[in-house]
Amino acid sequence: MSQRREKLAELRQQGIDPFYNRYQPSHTLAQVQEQYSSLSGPELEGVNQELRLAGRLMLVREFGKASFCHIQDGSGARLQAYVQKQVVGDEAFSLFKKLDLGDIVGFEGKLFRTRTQELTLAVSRLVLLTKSLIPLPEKYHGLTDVEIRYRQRYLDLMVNPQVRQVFLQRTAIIRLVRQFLEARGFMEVETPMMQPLPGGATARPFITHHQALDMQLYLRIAPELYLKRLVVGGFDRVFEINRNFRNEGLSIQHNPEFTMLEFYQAYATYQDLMTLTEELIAHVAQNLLGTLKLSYQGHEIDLTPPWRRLDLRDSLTEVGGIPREVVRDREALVALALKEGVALRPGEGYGRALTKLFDLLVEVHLQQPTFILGYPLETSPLSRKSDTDPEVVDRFEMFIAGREMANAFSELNDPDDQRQRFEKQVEARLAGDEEEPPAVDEDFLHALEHGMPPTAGEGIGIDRLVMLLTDSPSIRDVILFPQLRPER
RNA sequence: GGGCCGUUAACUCAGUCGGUAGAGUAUCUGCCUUUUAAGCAGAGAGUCGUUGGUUCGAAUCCAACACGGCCCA
Repeated sequence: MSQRREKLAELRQQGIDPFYNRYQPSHTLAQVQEQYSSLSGPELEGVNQELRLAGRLMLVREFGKASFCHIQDGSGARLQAYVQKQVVGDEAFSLFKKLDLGDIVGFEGKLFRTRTQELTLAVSRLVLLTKSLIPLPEKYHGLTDVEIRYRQRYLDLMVNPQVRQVFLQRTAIIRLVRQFLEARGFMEVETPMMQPLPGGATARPFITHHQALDMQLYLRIAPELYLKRLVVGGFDRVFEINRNFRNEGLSIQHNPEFTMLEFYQAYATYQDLMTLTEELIAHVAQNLLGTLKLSYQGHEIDLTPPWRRLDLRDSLTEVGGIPREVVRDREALVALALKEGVALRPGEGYGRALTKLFDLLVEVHLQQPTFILGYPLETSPLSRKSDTDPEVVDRFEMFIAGREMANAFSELNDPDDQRQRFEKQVEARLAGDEEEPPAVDEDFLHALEHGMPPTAGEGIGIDRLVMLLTDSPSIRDVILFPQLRPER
């Protein structure tokens, strides 16, 4: 490294600017590959076009008076270049010999094909654009240390093309989601990330403080209550793709900040959203991968609609293997939950036992896309009660590859019912449950009192969707800068 | 929070039974004008994660801690 510093000083002494200012390439390397890869050597000679290219020096094979090297640019493509002393001159050639892997260079020249038919730029002029002071990871094995990959993602992106591919796909997925929703009349909005009361989910929030207002603010755990205010205001179809923050542990599936899609559609029910979800995911997969059949960590998954719909209690029997009579017997089921190690908090009972046993015994087995229906009222404080069964709500969760991918319901729009449920949450909070909101959201209730049309809403975890569609085992593989402890 | 695994040169990794540190890549020097991880010859490069302990002697054994990974709660 000190050697590179010395080179830097040497270059400056020779009047060469190691951080060159303006250099405009005529083509990206991807464009070069695309336009010329089908042309033969003689055809390239016929074209005889002078190109001006730039990229990072990734590989050099030196001979006495000539050199082959590979450059790579932001388009992700590489191109071989051939630098001959006889062509570029003594001065430029000795500069070239002093370059290090990782330096960013500008090359001018014409394309030809080598003896082995590789498309190659015959360099006639070269310029050092940016000196790199730190050596690149190894050219063959690349960078595999996951800690360095996450902490110095730029290195990971430079040398691991498949990583670059995942993040290109992530962006494509979000674009396809937008495209799908916009085509159906949804409007994208942005709602507060800093909220005076954390709501819309059950989770421990991050707390911050606003100096000028001298007030406590929470980083949002969900945008839900603000998006519903917008539905009250007459935006009948809204969506937001943005970050949520939850003050919880990290795992292969959890990062403290993660990206969520939430959307709300007035005059729709959760039933409508099942169809919409199938269409949305199919649209994204089809356009991204060209197929609805994919492999996730060795499991074959078929996204072709319609997907299985299964009642929560039936799933405990059919997938979880709990006898039907136990599932229907409130006391027996709570006893079973306790036996399985479920911690039931005060006020929690049958409903909590159902969902916890589901998490334990059913969830991981739902490899193929599955809608689970019939969620208990007890664990669904924002959902509309079923018209036929007051103990369950009009809600579904959707699972693929053993993971929750979506949560949706017909929204509770009765302000008095909502108030009672908020009050119950606050009670639980006072009893010590820090995942519940500290106060009733009066402002939201006031909005509901103005009247929210019958509406259905849904949240889809974007990171998990990206994991599924890119066959990534960890959420850290789909977040550019995942949260890590600071290095010491 | 608990358990298991990992941490050695810039990168990828060896390191036997405890005996003063090794390879490849990268870098530097020399040779080489169509290579494909080019090749050949040579050189420099290390707080063996940190701190203690055991020992005549520790990368190696023990403990604590740090960071990371996986599993569990």
